[in-house]
Amino acid sequence: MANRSLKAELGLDMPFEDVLHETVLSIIRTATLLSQSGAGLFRQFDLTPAQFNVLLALKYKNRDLTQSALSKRLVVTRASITSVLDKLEGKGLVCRERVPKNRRIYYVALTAAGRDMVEEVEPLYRERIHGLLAGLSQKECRAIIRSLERVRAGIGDSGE
Amino acid sequence: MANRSLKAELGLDMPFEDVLHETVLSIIRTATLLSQSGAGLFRQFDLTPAQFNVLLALKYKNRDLTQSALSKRLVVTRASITSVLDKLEGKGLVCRERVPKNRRIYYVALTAAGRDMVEEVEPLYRERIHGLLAGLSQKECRAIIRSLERVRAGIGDSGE
DNA sequence: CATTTATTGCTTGATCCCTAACAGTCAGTT
DNA sequence: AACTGACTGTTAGGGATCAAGCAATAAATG
Repeated sequence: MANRSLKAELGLDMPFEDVLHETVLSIIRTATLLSQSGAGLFRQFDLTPAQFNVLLALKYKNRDLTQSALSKRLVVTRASITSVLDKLEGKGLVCRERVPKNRRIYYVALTAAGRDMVEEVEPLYRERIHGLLAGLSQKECRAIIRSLERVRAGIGDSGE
Repeated sequence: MANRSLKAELGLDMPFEDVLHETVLSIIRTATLLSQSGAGLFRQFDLTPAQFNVLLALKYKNRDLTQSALSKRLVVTRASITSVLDKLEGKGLVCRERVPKNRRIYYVALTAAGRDMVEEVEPLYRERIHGLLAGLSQKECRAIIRSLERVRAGIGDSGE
């Protein structure tokens, strides 16, 4: 199963004369597989990846977070955050706190139950991550991170 | 805008002592941005990324493709393919051909309009890809591809 | 102070994706 | 021939995402 090329994985008939295109497909496909793997774990706790990401962001915040700030951090729109928070609030894992000074905003925070949930799931999540990336050295990881940083920089410059 | 670390991009308060976790986030975030950038292009032609991916796969097929084969190639479930094909068929871009030998399956193919659409959009798509990845050398791309291959291999071994 | 501009969170409608379950069909077995 | 098992495409239900647009509020401007 290891050491398969993307071409073989996809059963592609198209020749990959276009290395840039192959790079894009490779990134997207890897991300999809990583997300799906995570989803399997979260489902055992009745969580979706988006919901877990919110919980994790709230655990590690050190300033008050509005929904807008949360959406920037998680790189989704405010509309998306609204619906995810509705779900989490319904489960009693997070709460929206009114802010007297500014009546437009809420501060979002974990409830006690939300904290417990994160404490339970996060270690398993990290364990899984480590399992998935077991084949990569720290050095290789840093190289990937650096390269992808440059990809994102290119998107910001031209695509946005 | 360039040369920003992921930490800075996300405004993260959490220290990244966990390089593996940072790698995963980096991959997923880059894929998201790439997809979004593509979506903007496709929308001009009333296409979604999923729809374009189907059209592209059909253009470069060299065997008959069933819906199931298509779903494997695009790494989504058969249910997803059904709905995307319904949309594309509604627009007259693809067609489902009954196969007498096996009444369970359809062969999916581009219509003339579908071929025209691909011919129009694909060059723009490739142009955009090249713009986005302009900062990366071929060598660097190959390094990314190779590293991500190993990530996916790890997923296949343990996570699946 | 009044007007304009910006921000915030929410709603709506669309698309995508998934899981689960289903009926139809095929293939191998008994 | 009948049964069992596997495969195919579909449907139903739920969640995430986006774009667009809204009302309330805040900030900036005149």
